[in-house]
Amino acid sequence: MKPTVHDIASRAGVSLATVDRVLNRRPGVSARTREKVDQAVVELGFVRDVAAANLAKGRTYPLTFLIPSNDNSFMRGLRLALDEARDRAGVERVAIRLVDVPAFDGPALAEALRDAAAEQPAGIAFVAVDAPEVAAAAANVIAAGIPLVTLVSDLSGSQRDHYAGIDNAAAGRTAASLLGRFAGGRQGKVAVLAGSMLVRDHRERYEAFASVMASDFSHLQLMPVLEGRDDPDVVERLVSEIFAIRNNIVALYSLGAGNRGLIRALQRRPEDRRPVVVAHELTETTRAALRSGLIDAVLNQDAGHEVRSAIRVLKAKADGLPVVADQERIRIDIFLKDNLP
Amino acid sequence: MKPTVHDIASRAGVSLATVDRVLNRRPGVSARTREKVDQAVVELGFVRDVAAANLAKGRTYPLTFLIPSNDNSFMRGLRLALDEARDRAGVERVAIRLVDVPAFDGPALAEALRDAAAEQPAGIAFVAVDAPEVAAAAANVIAAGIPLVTLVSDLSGSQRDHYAGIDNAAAGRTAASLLGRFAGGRQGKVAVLAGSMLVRDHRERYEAFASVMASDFSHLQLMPVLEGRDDPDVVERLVSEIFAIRNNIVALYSLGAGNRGLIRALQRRPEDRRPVVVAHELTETTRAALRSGLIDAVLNQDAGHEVRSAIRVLKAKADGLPVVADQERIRIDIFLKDNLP
DNA sequence: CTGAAAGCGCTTACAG
DNA sequence: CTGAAAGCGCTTACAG
Repeated sequence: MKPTVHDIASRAGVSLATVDRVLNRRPGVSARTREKVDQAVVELGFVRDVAAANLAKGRTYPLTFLIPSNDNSFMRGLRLALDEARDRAGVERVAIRLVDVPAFDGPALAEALRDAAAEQPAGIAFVAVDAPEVAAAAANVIAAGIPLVTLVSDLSGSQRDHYAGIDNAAAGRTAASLLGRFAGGRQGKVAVLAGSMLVRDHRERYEAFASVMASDFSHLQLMPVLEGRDDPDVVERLVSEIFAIRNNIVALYSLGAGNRGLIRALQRRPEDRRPVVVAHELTETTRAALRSGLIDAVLNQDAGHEVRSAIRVLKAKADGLPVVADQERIRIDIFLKDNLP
Repeated sequence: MKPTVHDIASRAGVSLATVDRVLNRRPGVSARTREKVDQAVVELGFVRDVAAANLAKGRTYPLTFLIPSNDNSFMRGLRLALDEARDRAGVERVAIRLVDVPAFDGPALAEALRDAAAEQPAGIAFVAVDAPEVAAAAANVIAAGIPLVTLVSDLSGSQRDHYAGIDNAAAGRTAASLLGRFAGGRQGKVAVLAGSMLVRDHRERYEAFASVMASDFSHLQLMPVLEGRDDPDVVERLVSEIFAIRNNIVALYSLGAGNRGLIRALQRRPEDRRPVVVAHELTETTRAALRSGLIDAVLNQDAGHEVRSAIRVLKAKADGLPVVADQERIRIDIFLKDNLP
């Protein structure tokens, strides 16, 4: 049988309360008693039943998530993932509060962070805009002792406890390798479509992409970045314009959102002049485009994984427990038409 | 506050025992009482605290895993994942027993299944060999009411409750697309290296690979499969031989294990005559080969995910709970040198 | 068919 | 510095 606190207590000749104090490293126990208990723990190979402990503590974790009110498929997926997490919230004793914030808006995000912190939740997760006022607000959250995790897009500097998102530089490199190799020996130009160079994830993807392009595929020329603000209509216009003036675009990397607009522009392009395309996030739009061959590969981050990871990390931080970094690493999924789930 | 069984009891005007009977659909409750309780549950929005229930039940789940004693990196990874699962076993109330069985050996596996079932565990997981005697043994396990899950490689027919592994046909298709596109316009032959056509995962990968090759890349000719028994030395010999007699091998798909042998053979090949290579499973060997450019892509199944999924499913089946198929789908990871974790 | 009481493994006031 | 007792939300004999 697995040993319990009762076994430890009788083995060490102390009461349950004392065992509990030693187990949880609470003060007010003599060195001698502490030793006896520690020894019993080792001898019996005791491991705490976390579920029972949580039950007894009646502990809950009110967590606040700040999500951009941007209406694209990815953010909708993120909200869905949060809803699902909320469903399991009972079991895990977390209570999730979702707060909408305007997209790409540093000052608004900073204010939302301050408001969230004022309610003293057990932890806060937010999609960062990489701006000084946000960094300042984040620093205050940390200073107030509230665990803070960035989600999807990170904040420069160290003003957060953890980042729950993909390695965006790796994503950019992967996109470059796929596009470069898929393009075969063809010569020509490479178009890049981003949401905004103000968010760090887009900037990181771009820089890594450009670097691999320059080093491994120097026969292809990178064009200036188009910023589509993750808005399908803006994206459609930008891509159509560039298609109109350039006939030798052999590859296109869409590193942000708004791919509905991209697809429309691609569809109007004669088939033999369509570029090889890599885009981000598996949505209904990109899935259909993969199937039909308009897009060649999709790099995806699993919003569900990110949300669950953020929750696990915030709980761990709230409890002062260590985080297993390896386990919390968010993978970049690569989808071709052949391995669609 | 979240409602508890106490709230239900007082609302319905019955005792805790009766609430419990209704909640768990146990017999011996009058229709009238049942209704009162059900109504209270709905009105208060009660959801059961599973952790507390498990604590009270003192329920544990003794699970048996049958793993081939094959000494390759993937199986070692699987064992590691099982060890980790064992570490968390306390919290999840599962007790994992690991049984070694000879690799690629139907009769031995069938016997091991019978032996495992005789001990009446809460569930059994095994890496299937797709043979009639195994199917028969599996059918007996199911008939005995013991939940049964195949791991990594599946069993034909329906003699199991669930399969915790990747879609091997999708893996084969993906490999074909990557190799075909990475090969660019080059003409030549494609070599395929398998462990054994007796295991279903290898067969499925091969068939799907061949099918996409034929339809999308008909300018490349598929050579007969080499069976390396997942053994590095056999693999090295086979690949070296084929390299010696063929100079126009432009692509190679290694769909089984034993890649250390493949790497050795590739290293001896002059650089300008090395094929494009896709292999399975991210190990130290394949990781290094990706880095150095000897391998172009690695398709990976996460042994940790598979083990955790198998455990979740077996527990759910043991409790008669439904399985969320979507959540238990095992992804095919694609790694290039650019997105190595 | 129904209920009172004890217990799962841990924690928490409270008293000393 | 230490311990006895009650309680977290649920389940389980046992008695009626």
